[in-house]
Amino acid sequence: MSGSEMKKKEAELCQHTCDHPDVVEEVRKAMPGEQLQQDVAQLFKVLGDHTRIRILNALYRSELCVCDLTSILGMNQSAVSHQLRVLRDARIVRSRKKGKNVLYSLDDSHISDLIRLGFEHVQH
Amino acid sequence: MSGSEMKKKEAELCQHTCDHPDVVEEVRKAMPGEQLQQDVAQLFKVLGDHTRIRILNALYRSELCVCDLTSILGMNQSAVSHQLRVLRDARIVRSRKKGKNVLYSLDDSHISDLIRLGFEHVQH
DNA sequence: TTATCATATGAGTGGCTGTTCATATGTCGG
DNA sequence: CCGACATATGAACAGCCACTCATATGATAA
Repeated sequence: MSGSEMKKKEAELCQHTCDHPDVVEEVRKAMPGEQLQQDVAQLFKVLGDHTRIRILNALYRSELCVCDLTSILGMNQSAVSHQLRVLRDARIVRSRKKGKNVLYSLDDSHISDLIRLGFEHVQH
Repeated sequence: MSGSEMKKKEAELCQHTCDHPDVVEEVRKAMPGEQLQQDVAQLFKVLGDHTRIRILNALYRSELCVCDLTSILGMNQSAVSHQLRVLRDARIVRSRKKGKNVLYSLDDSHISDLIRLGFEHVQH
């Protein structure tokens, strides 16, 4: 309660709180939980990679095996597998075995919506 | 055209293309341009950070100055400024001066939609 | 079984990125 | 002018991450 502990931090509060201290308090209370925000950030982080976006764009059209993706992306099979693991861990794609191959597809339709919205935004 | 240049790469094409070589070709042609995909990945990458998500959640409720954000997030003013720069460069937030302060707000309503969709997805 | 193809994975590495620290710029009040 | 406050920015550093290489697992065919 004493003002001393406030002074430890350099300047966490601006003096006049921009003339609206109540708004700041409102915003603070309305903030989503930390875990939830962390999860959302994690989701966007997984989507925020060139290779993974290309993989998702390919899978958006058709279920594909790893070597198909390797061919379409023109990159290392190992690199593709590593990124597929990231996408699988994030529950963005799912896989099923078919003989020697493993077929990948989008796990959730919500993800397509997210990506589509992302493209719309970038294209103005 | 000669097959020699294909052989340089170890195994870019699986032998049977998973029994659907035509589909692979279709997908390849339907892929969005590289630059576009890079831009989308960049957009998601900017959204894919805990601190930046928290900033956007705060700005979603109200226009705020840097010290307000510093207070709400409970972190270094410098760190907040650095992240605001990232968001500004990505045209996700915009700023305007008011006296000594700089007020930040969301630049585009599409961004709110994207974030909302992200939260919906995470919350099942 | 052995050989080959398809995929997964661990280790190592270079590059990127978020934070801190120090400092610079800019604005207002006195 | 000066001091105090608000914000921006550059440098340095630590942690993370995507790729490569080598190798392991698994499945099919002969």
